[in-house]
Amino acid sequence: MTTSRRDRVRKATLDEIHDAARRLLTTKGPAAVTINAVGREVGISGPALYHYFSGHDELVNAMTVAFLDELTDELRTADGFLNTCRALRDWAVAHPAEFGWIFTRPVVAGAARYAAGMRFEQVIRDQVVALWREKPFPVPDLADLAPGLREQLVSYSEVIGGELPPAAVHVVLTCWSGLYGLVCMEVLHQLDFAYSDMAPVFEEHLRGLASRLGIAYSSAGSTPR
Amino acid sequence: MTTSRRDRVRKATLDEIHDAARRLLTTKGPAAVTINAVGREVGISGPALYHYFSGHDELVNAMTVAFLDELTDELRTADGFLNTCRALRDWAVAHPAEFGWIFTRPVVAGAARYAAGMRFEQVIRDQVVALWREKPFPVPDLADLAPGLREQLVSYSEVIGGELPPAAVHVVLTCWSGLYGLVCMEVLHQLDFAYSDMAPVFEEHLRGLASRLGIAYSSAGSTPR
DNA sequence: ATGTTTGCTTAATAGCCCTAAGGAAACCTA
DNA sequence: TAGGTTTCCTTAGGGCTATTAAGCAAACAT
Repeated sequence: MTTSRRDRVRKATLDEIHDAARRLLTTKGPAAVTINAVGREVGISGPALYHYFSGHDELVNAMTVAFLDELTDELRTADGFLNTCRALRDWAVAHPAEFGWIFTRPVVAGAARYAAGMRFEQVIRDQVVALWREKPFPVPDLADLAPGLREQLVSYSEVIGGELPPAAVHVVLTCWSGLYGLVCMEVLHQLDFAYSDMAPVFEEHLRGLASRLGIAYSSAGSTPR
Repeated sequence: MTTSRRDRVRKATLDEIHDAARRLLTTKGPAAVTINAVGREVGISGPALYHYFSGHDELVNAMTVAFLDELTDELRTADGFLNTCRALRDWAVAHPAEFGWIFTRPVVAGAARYAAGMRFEQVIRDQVVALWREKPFPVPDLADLAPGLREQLVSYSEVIGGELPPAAVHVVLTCWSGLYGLVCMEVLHQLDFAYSDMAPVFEEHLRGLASRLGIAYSSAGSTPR
């Protein structure tokens, strides 16, 4: 477990590669993140990168995981459910290229991206679990749900260790998909035909979320419990 | 307005190009849609495509508009709001590559994609307008909305000719962003960690939508008015 | 019948991903 | 400390890509 000099140098180069790749992404767009361009940026030849990644795909995957983990850490610093949601949007607005990079690409099962996605989702879920423990919010009656949906919810409720009953799991996932849609649309400018400023749109969305989860809506800055 | 022989040949080649590009997209993924590959598929040289498109970007844009218009036409054949939503998902599930191609890319103002997006949105909006005319659904009190949001809603309500009051416009856009999020997540497999079959999830979403819009939920196949 | 426009070709530049072959430096070990 | 091994990096090269340029032939217009 000793870190030799070589290990440290390697780590430093790896960091430089990540930095250069991210810089290329944010300044010149996703298409500019090429093996050769990253190498040039770092000051080594293109093929040298193959000592760090098996190819372009693996670099892309590593970047995706790094971005998603950064976002996940960011969310963890937020206090309360609404501020967690705000932290999500704030990060997306501050890092639109990275957000798009993460969330507008197909997720393939088995890849590292998949595990990072679960770590991310857990942060959102933990917030809802806390709300649920304190004061359960209204959930649909499990008997009213279609059997096909019910089974999946029961199954996933077990997968996450029974922290939430199946119907509450459904609420979490519904909340997440709503947030996902709204923030993706903002980042991709899909709603520009109607909205020029998405900030109040997002806050109104949060108001709806608060009402659905039975918590008080409080604007940003204050510290809701 | 006479179509000369040359015009007809040109149109035929253009169609072949579109078909070939789409075939490459669906069978080999977005990265396979290259000028050269499309040319090969059609049976002409790569540079010959420059007589039809100014470059790769314009081909991409043309494809996006064609896909979006096809989806829009598909939605127009649906009967009633819920079936319109179902038609959206059905098309997305049947054509995941095309749906992703359309909706996971940034929209740039001024491009043809922008106008196609407005035609698309109008189909959804028309459905909601019909519902509103028959029986207005509950909307938030305009005075309760943040001024920044209110102004944008008022403005867009005017842009679309006052068919819907500002608060109802907000409901339309909220519905659209919810649908967008859910269908994108399905196409991109973003919810695979929890759901293996999204069909009942989508139906449950429709149930919520129906309740919010004050219409009766009826499962697929039947003909809600 | 003649001139122009159009559609296509090949050639060429410059970039991409990736593999192969080989040199130099750092590391480990005897 | 010397020798062998591992690691990092290089250049060269094949086969892609987008795009521009130059030129030929056929269709069109007059």
